[in-house]
Amino acid sequence: MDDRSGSDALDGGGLLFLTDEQLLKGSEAMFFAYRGFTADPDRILADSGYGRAHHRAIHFIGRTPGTTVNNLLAILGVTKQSLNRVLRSLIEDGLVESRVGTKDKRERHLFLTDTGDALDRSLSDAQRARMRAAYSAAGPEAVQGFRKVLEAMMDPDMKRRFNRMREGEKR
Amino acid sequence: MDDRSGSDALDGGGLLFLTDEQLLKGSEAMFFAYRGFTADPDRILADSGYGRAHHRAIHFIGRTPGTTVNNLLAILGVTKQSLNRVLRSLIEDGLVESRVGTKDKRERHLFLTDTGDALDRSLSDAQRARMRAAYSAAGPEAVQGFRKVLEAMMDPDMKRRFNRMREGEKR
DNA sequence: TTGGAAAGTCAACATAGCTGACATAAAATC
DNA sequence: GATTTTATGTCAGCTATGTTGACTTTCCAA
Repeated sequence: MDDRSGSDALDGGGLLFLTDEQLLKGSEAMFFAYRGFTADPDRILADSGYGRAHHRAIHFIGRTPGTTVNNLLAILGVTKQSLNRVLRSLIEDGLVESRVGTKDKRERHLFLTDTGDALDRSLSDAQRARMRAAYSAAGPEAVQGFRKVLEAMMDPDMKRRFNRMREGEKR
Repeated sequence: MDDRSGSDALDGGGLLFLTDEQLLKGSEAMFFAYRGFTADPDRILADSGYGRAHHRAIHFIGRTPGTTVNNLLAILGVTKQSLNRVLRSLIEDGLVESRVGTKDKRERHLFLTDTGDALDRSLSDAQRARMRAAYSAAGPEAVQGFRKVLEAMMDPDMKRRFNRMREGEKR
């Protein structure tokens, strides 16, 4: 296989020579890659009768247990009404537990139940496997570049939020 | 700003030491970046009363004028009923033209009208600007890595299709 | 103490996926 | 020439996930 794919977007010295065509190809790569990225979780979710919105909720509740609905809204970037429908079904099905805040009783703190944690694990296992395979195929330097471009592509607010979330990452 | 973001996923020599946590952070980066990636086109589309489905159709018709419905179906990975609804509205609104095939009269060949081309330009300008900004911020080596990981993340079928589409890219 | 803001819920609607069934026309095959 | 396959389009109906608007409960501060 061609190991230099994408390298024609660069000159040897490191200066960027990107044609409009090449930039659009980057967009297409993003589109097709995102499809691959969601394919495995989508299959698992379909079996459980859930969709991507449920996946996102489960994922972020799993990573930050006790988070409030409002917090989740800011991360997911949807309306509270839309999120509420998703949360309601997850709570009804016993995957998520909602506890009224002790300090502020308006707030609901969200936790995964054991069942919810099991689905979370199954989904994140699949996603990790895909990421790991892609990283291995692309090589270590590629991973650094990948992360840099992704972060630069985020809206500034999201980038800030993302980097705040990343704090705990360093071993 | 921290220029080494993401570098903690690597040791100096280039071997991968990726924890489960770090792989999941890669997934989150993908999620947030995709949101940024679609944000500008989404705003433009909202003004015209269209959605992402219309964007995708316009994009690929613009890049491969004369493509058939079947071709588009394979690229977009949706059902013909779903695509048909989108195409019908684009044709009714005069953005896309559908011509009966000369050789095979069952086929419809799709083209952008001048109006369609104008919207396509406006959308791709926005998307290119975002890609260019991200590439500039991340640097040239990062762009190579970005493309490599994205390609490795695609499903094999899509990767093949994508690379076939890329042929014309090399000036 | 009261009035506004914040958190969450319920109702109703729109978009864009999906499946299934069916129609038409053209091409390919027997 | 008759039959089958292919390409496309359409109708009906379902689901997931967005939206806005109106409402309740709770908190806090003037």
